[in-house]
Amino acid sequence: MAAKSEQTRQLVADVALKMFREVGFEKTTMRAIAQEAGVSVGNAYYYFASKDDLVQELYIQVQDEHAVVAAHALEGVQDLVGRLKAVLHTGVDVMAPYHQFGSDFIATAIRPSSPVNPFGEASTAAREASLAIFRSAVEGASPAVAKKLRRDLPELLWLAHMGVALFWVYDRSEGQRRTRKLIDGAAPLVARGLSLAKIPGVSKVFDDALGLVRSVKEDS
Amino acid sequence: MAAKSEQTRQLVADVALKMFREVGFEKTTMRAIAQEAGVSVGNAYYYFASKDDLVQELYIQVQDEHAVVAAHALEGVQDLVGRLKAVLHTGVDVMAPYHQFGSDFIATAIRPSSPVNPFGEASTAAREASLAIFRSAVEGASPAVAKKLRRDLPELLWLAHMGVALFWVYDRSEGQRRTRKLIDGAAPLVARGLSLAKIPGVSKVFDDALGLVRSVKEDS
DNA sequence: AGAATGTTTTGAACGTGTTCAAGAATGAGT
DNA sequence: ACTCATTCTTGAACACGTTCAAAACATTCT
Repeated sequence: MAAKSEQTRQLVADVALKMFREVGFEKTTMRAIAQEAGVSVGNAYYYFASKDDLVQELYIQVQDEHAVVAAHALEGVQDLVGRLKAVLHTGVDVMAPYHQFGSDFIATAIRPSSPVNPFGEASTAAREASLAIFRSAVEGASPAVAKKLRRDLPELLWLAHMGVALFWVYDRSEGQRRTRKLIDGAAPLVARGLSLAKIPGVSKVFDDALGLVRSVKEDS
Repeated sequence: MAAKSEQTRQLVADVALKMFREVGFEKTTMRAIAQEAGVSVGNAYYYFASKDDLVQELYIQVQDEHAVVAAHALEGVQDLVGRLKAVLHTGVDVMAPYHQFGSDFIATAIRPSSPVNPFGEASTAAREASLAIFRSAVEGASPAVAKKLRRDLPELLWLAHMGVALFWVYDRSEGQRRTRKLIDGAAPLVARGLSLAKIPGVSKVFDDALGLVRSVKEDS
């Protein structure tokens, strides 16, 4: 039975995440985690190849929670602005308990070799889940988003979401008020910006921008 | 005479930067730097409070070089597109020797507590120098950039430059071909996008976007 | 010159993430 | 019940960034 093994793994992960939240990233040493969990250091490493792997565990959990909370917040909201706000605000909500830890997380995540890197292979599942949220936000909107934008928009919004997360990390205002303000201000702007795509002169610029994004992305 | 002291400092810095370039960030240990420079570990720490401080040294040096090279590349180039390309391409040029080291640099720089953080206090001088390049690129352009954009544009372009740097770090194509492609594609798009500000419907969106940027920035 | 003060240099020591050989515990097959 | 292979678990050991008391050196003052 794999239950015992899984139990130890869970225990280590739970203790680690709890300590990340409560005492921060640096003070949460592998030795402290092991001691608190009542296992040896080596045992923790048997389940998690590195401290970064424990951060990855956190990332997945936060992402999962975001998917659930965002889906709920999207219910009954029709307009793109509202839907965008819902997704971004819930994103900040689920990250909130880890704010003090945010910069360490980003520093870990940004390294291409890290398992937590959102563009990396190890995060494929989490990234897809996150992308799905934005896809749902875009596709469920009425009035509908212009067809030609519908394909790339979710990915671009996801990227913007990364930007918001980055802003949030640096946001030292209480309760991250400024991040909320940014979201509330930017969401309607994005929607209005998109609606400009109907203007002939603007349309071409949009097309070229999308073309550039695609060509840069595809070029291995 | 402070010359002897300054000499040791320079020696340590030179050895460190050389090793960063040649063997990478992680393999360049403080012990290795000290040994290669023929000083003790503690002595290196007498001049640089941390390994990050040595990265800061590198950052400043790269920034300075960028200022020089960019100024040269801007000579005789009138149009905004050309000027933008010049600044961004030279930026990539000066970073090139450190590409393999780039992700570690960014991981260090992104941490708010790091001296290298481009938004931080310790980097004020380097940031101002970098901003000045973009200001010069914008102000020297003819046809001139719309007045209302002129104030915030340099800072926004500087931010875009950070984005390009981030892209560059992840760019694994040979010679960072994709980053070059991105610059060549994005520069004209930015210029065309800016020219859209004359269209009445678009103008309002621009105004609101600038207003948002300002309000979020000022709200301490 | 000698004392006092300030600057520079040293290397051992600390706590960290991580590794690994060795040992326990478990389970399957006979 | 007794192997034997697999899965878990342990804790000492390693290299790293960093600290610090002490020593060496330099400079200034009397």
